[in-house]
Amino acid sequence: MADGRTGPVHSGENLLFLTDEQLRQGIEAMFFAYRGFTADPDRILADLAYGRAHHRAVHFIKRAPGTTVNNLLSILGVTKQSLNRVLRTLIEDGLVESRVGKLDKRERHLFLTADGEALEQKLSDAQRSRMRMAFREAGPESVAGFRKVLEAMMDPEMRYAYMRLKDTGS
Amino acid sequence: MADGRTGPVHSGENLLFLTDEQLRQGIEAMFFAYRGFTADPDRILADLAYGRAHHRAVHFIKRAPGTTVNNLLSILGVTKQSLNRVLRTLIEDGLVESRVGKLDKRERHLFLTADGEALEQKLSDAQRSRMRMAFREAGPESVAGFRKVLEAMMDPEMRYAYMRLKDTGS
DNA sequence: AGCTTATGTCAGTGTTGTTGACATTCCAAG
DNA sequence: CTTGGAATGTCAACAACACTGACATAAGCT
Repeated sequence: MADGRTGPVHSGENLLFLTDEQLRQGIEAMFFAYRGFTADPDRILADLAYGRAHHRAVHFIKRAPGTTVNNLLSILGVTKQSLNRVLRTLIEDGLVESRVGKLDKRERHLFLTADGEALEQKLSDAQRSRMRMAFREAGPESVAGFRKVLEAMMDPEMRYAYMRLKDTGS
Repeated sequence: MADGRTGPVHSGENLLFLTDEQLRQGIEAMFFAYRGFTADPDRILADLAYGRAHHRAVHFIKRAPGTTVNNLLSILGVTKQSLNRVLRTLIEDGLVESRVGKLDKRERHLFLTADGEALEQKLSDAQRSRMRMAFREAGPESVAGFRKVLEAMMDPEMRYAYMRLKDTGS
């Protein structure tokens, strides 16, 4: 490690892609790419006095309509106080509807209103558009690799949540 | 677009990887993976009363010792006032040294002290370790694709900054 | 009846972004 | 040489959004 390398020591395999230098480039790629990833929605949100937190909430309510607060909490990985602040404004502004559960009346099920759907559409159009360009430029094999690395990078619980959503959608 | 698809319309090419569903999965993969990406450094920083911004500053000072505040600013994409707060605490705590420029005395050149190097090492070890596992699990072809997609996702300016750093390192 | 779960709220704090104002330094035009 | 503008960096105040801790309410469970 003193030489700043982690590379090919124990086998004939080509492990050059695991040098510290390659890893550092991966880290910086993540940093810069994430900025691009959030840039377009951020611009839209700025005009509406909303932030990234609102986007995330709206996105996952769209994905899993009727989800409970607790469920959303575990997906977003924030505290209920933090989520509540966001949900409250979204409900007040008529973008999200909160219905008392039928079976368990303690639960609140969350849905997007027509306005909420409209905002979600606007935001995800912007984000998908960038993702589409990146995917197209990189090609299908690269996209598969992209997904594979990202999935391996997730915490196990997040990976589980991601997989569950993935199955729901397709 | 009404049917929620973007897919194969205009050619014999297989463009299934560009469906809205695939794009959505890519978006969610970015979201969940970025959380894992920052989780390990965040845990270390929490004990030290530092945050992600400190990590970023230390990382890029390590990468380009002697960089000016302005230079760092353009890489990090925040206001100088925001960066300054972070730099001030790092300098007060003896992790970063700020030297007045020789040619241009308006400039400040930034360097890590021994303590600063130690923290950077600790943080980047943690982050590299996760990246290494993800890379190893995914394999070299996937890593290449991962990088290709991320690079295509960056804003042009960020992509330029990233490329410049990339060339510096290798 | 008593314990737990799900949700919401209030208060306080910390990090990190923002804008506005200002000091210092450099450089170039008059 | 002086003066005015541009570049660089610093200080102060404010907003967004995360956190913790404490508490309230309602509902389900044993």
